Amino acid sequence: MKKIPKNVTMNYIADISNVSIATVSRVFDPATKDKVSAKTFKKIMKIADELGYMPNRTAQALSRGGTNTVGLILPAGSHFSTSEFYARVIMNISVFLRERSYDIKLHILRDEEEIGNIFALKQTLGVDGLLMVGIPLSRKLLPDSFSSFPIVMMNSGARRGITTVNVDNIHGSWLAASYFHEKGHKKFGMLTGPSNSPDAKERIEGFKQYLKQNKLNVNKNWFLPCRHGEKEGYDAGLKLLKQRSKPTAVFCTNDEAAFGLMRAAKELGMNCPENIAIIGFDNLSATQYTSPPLTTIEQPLIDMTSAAVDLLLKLIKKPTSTTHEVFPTKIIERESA
Amino acid sequence: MKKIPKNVTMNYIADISNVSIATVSRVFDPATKDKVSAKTFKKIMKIADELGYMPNRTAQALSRGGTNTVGLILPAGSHFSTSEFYARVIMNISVFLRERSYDIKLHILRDEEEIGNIFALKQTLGVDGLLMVGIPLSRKLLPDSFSSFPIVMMNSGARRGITTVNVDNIHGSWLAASYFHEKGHKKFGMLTGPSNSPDAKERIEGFKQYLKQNKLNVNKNWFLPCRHGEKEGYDAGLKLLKQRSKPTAVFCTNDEAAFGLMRAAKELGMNCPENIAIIGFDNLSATQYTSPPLTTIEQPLIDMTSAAVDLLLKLIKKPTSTTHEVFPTKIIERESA
DNA sequence: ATATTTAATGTAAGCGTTTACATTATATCA
DNA sequence: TGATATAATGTAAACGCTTACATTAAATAT
Repeated sequence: MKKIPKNVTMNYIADISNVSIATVSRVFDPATKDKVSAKTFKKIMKIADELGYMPNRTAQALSRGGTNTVGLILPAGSHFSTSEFYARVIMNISVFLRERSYDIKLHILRDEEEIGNIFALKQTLGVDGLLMVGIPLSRKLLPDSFSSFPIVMMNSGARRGITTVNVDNIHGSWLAASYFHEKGHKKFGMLTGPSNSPDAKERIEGFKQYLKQNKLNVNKNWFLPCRHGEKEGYDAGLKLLKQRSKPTAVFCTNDEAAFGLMRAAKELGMNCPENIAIIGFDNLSATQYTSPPLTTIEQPLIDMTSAAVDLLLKLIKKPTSTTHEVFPTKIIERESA
Repeated sequence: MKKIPKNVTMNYIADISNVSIATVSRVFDPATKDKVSAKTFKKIMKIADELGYMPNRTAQALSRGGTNTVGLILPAGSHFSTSEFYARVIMNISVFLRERSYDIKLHILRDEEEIGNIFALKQTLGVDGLLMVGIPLSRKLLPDSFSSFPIVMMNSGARRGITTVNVDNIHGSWLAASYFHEKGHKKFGMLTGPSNSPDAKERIEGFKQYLKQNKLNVNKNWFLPCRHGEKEGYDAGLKLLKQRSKPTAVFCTNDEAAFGLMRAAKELGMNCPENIAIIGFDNLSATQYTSPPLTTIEQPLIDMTSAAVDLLLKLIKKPTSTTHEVFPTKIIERESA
């Protein structure tokens, strides 16, 4: 009688079952399980069950040359911890990846963190590909050639040589601006978001673009940066609205900043939307519950995450040329503007 | 001249450097790098750098018999997607684990999902241990023996044989109840949370315990379940407050439900805290920004996650006996009660 | 019954590391 | 200087799988 090894291995199962290790291997691979006779299959399965055997994923990965795992890279920052946006991203990615039997290795990229380059990141993480969301990718992170590097970046702006998935930020802010405009506003302001956010940059651009094309005034004093949190929106809002001359319509690069702005306005005795019209971005669930409920620009997160996952897995399977997908925004009309 | 293999491997580096693979291996292991002469070290490093070589993590894992990765298991449900609570958990775990050079494999456990047992989960995930947060663990998920199974459960109630980390829910609700009591309230209600949440269960228990011990009335009609979201809190709140006879003080098993309750109260023309006092649980950042700001029970999340990580890694290193850590709560007094 | 397919199983060489142990070069000492 | 301790490097066997290829058993055809 063989003694049970500390780790039950495929080899051991093979021994006990009186078959070769190859046969056992076949039993556990969905793609080859029908290559073994029903009788043998059952015999092996029974024994494996009894011993609680399951194939070792690391060994499989080494042998197959792939981990079936992708790295999900998210930005840290106070923003992350409070944001429903990233929670939704995680959720979506999780279900799409699971459907394709891939796992997620989560890596929160600290602001101060200096990764050598994204290739190194992929290596140290030991994953088949990288899905980066909302990461402002600096020049030094780019390896010389991406040709066959499985990586897709979401909400990080478009960049040559990398497959990207983005919202149409320009159009989104255009929607906001024209909405304000149609309501008769003349004085436009913005909470412009954090300076390193690719999304925020485009949103500013789109908003200003509309104003300029319609010969509307762009007052620098009414464009204030602020990080993407309630507190930050509040602080910036206070600063913005305490000026003698102030805007009557302000667009925020995300909903949380807009929440803060609303609070600031309320505190200064201003009514929304009578004295100040506000539009946010993201359509977080809380937008329904503020008073007044927040008008906002929605990005089709589900479609976007689904596309991102698809593209990444395609890239992992075979290096194709890079693509840039841009998804449309929609204005969700509520009562703040 | 050797031709470059498609994957640069340690062997190839060794070849080029005219040293054995063992020496290269030593160079890349912090624990053994000083066993190689400075000269050789530099030579190898130079070549490795030029070729962009990094050790293959999968091979290391197989050889070392450990992946340096832990599985972080989180519950899905509409709750997750909006909750700052889990975002904070993820953040904290991420930093603590990184400090110890461990990676995170994230697995969102869908409600309907039937995992065979947690051992299988660990196997299929290919991790060294499991950190489960807020998972109501049903009987069938438990393997026969945990003795040497590296798993810690956080916010999932205490259970024999498993290392757990929890808040002192009983004491937390006690704090809430006595706070109400001292303010002179006589009519107590509760939004009791989702029925399968271990935390929620204890919070109900603690609250009722206080009432009973102080001979205060427990009116079943004022204890309503609701899932942990704003919407759910609002719905339950409406139902609760539309009754002819209603409570003047209600405790919610989490902040988001409390937010919903506040909105419901406002909508019914009730003033908080004059007509209705409300206390939440978790101390989410948004509690500062509601009007009035929400009084709530705080759990020391940082300490808890830190402890959870410590315990898990200890368990991974060597199977010790299981522990149960319980962390104190604190009442954050604001203006809603 | 024999030849020929086809199905089922087995053999053994990887996959890219780590590491105990063996060997060789270098430093230390009498 | 030769013996001996020490530092540096090398050899080769794991780690637990997959898979191309070889072999054997069973099924079908003649």
